[in-house]
Amino acid sequence: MRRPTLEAVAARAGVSRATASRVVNGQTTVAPQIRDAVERAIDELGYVPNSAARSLVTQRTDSIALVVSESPTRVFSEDPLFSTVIRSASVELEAVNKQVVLMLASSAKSHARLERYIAGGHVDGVMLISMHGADPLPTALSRLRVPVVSYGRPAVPVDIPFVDNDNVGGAEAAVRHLLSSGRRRIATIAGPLDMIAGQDRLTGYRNVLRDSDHRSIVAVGDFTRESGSAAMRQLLRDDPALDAVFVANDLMAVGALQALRQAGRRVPDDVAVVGFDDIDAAKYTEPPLTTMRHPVMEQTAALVRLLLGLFAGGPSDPVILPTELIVRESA
Amino acid sequence: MRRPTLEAVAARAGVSRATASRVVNGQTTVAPQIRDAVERAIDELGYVPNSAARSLVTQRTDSIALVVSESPTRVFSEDPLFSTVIRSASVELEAVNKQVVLMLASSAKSHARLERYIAGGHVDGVMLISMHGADPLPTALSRLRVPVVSYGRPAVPVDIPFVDNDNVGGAEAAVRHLLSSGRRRIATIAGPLDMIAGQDRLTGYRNVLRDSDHRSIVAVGDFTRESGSAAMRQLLRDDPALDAVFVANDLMAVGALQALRQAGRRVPDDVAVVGFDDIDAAKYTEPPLTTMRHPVMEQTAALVRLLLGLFAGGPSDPVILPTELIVRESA
DNA sequence: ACCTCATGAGAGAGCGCTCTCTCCACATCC
DNA sequence: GGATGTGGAGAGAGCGCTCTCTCATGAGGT
Repeated sequence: MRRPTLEAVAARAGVSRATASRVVNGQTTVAPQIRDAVERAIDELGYVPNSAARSLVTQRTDSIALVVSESPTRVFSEDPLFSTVIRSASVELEAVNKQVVLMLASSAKSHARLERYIAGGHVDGVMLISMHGADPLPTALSRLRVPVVSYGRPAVPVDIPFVDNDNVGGAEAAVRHLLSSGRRRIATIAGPLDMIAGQDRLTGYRNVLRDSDHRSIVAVGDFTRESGSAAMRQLLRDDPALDAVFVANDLMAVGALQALRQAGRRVPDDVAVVGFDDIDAAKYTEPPLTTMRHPVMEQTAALVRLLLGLFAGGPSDPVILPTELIVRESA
Repeated sequence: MRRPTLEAVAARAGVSRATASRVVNGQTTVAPQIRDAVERAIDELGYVPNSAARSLVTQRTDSIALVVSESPTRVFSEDPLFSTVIRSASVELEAVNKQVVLMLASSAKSHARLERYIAGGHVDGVMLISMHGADPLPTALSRLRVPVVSYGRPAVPVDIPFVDNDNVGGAEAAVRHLLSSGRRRIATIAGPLDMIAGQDRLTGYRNVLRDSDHRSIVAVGDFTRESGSAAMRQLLRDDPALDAVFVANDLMAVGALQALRQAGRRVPDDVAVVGFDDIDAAKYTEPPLTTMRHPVMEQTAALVRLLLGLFAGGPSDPVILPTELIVRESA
């Protein structure tokens, strides 16, 4: 009742195991009629190679760990980008015949488990989706002898190739858009400052305001809707006369819109709002949200290419992709 | 430069490979001082068992495939439930030391690949998250000799244990809520009828209206925001006097709210809206959405238990979990 | 004193595969 | 014609582990 082995295939085709193996692995040094015989045997028996046996000898596993690192206090996966990244990474990796092993790293316990697992050579490479800066994972993983790439620039200086979008430039474009539409008191709801995206988008905001001699008005959120609402209320208290707000991600922008509504401010008449990410929901807010789009699918595709490049021993320069202003009704 | 093997550990500890293996696998028939010696050797060498070698002999892989089956035309993973399910399934499985192998099944090509992979014994079991009824996957997988469980009742009658929520009962509760608040012309935006959740929620809606002698007014969407908007516009054309709508999921409800707004209807004054799922965004719509909550985390936990039960050769009765009405402002 | 029996440790087979090495048959060259 | 080369196939070693079987030791019983 066991699954057929290569031995069985070879016996049925009347060849040696080695020859059967050659056929399975697509080597060319097999005479056509022998190849046919083996392939027939494979079909008839329904043979599927045993990957454990194979990777025992090849020292490859053909699987890639997709490590999603959340800070203990913040569940990153509520973010809709989470599914997009996971999904498109899966698609890309499956296209090159790699398995995707999904690993969540939230607690210290899971970190230990993860490191053991990866050190154990269970995967050929690691794609790290780590978002908070205090994360010890990039450092830990870079010490292991496993190719690692990161979605998003690692917060700590560590020699891991990464793909990121131009957060600074995107934020600058967003704020310039607000300025050029005549807004003068432009606040921001920043992301968490222990995250690179949080830092960089705040930097972009500050750059533009500094250059144009405007005052910056900052509240800090943590990329959740909830915190967006709270930060917006805070801003309205701090500066009731503000006429625009750049929100560091769309999720918080949704919360901010709600807070503005509750405070009786009209968007965009009283206050203009620009978000960041262009999540699906941005089209459905009231009013629809103007936001900075970055190409998540292209980013993950680039990330996969980066990892495959690492396997091939190629170069590993970071990839920074541009963002695009999507103008809807909120600003 | 190779990773240390059990052989190396045994040599260093001055015991045989078999004894070292006993220690690694926590067998009790090892004298304490020998156990200590082996453990010390393991630490010093940084030994991690090679899983390929292990599963080659044990015929287990300790990994579980999480198969997400999307219909080619519809990207299920846009649904926020997607991430919640994936995430909590990961957490649950990691807690019992199983790896999660994520597999997307969208195209026919990926189906073939998937079947090969699973037939190849790469995983000990399969958790199927399949949402559309025409899916050949449940049938195909149930033929393989691999334990399979399903999130959501499979559309085709097939002997796979599953976990689902009480879609019919939930829909009934939603519609009764609308009735009891005095609504009389209650429409519904149904989910796609090739999905069980779509069918069942429509059934629940019809049950209540039939029993209370009200006319049913139905438009069909496909569980996306976009389709919710379109369906709502359709309903307003069909019956401009409707005063309530039960929407089969929150994503469509968000779209419906937008369409109502654009049509100048006030919610809930003119039209009451009840959704289904209680996604995160439901709290942030304008107005906040009344909806049916079902416990996604508990469902996935139950699903994992179901699969583990299958491994243990235990019973495999479907699990149906109740839903709960969350009253906000939209109805 | 002998036999029995638990206990703990080692020997060794084998899981299914890849891959190097070897070998054979036949064509090619001087 | 014998040496050389070449394409195609087989033999067999091992990848790192588990697990059964065997064996040595010593405690306990008669």
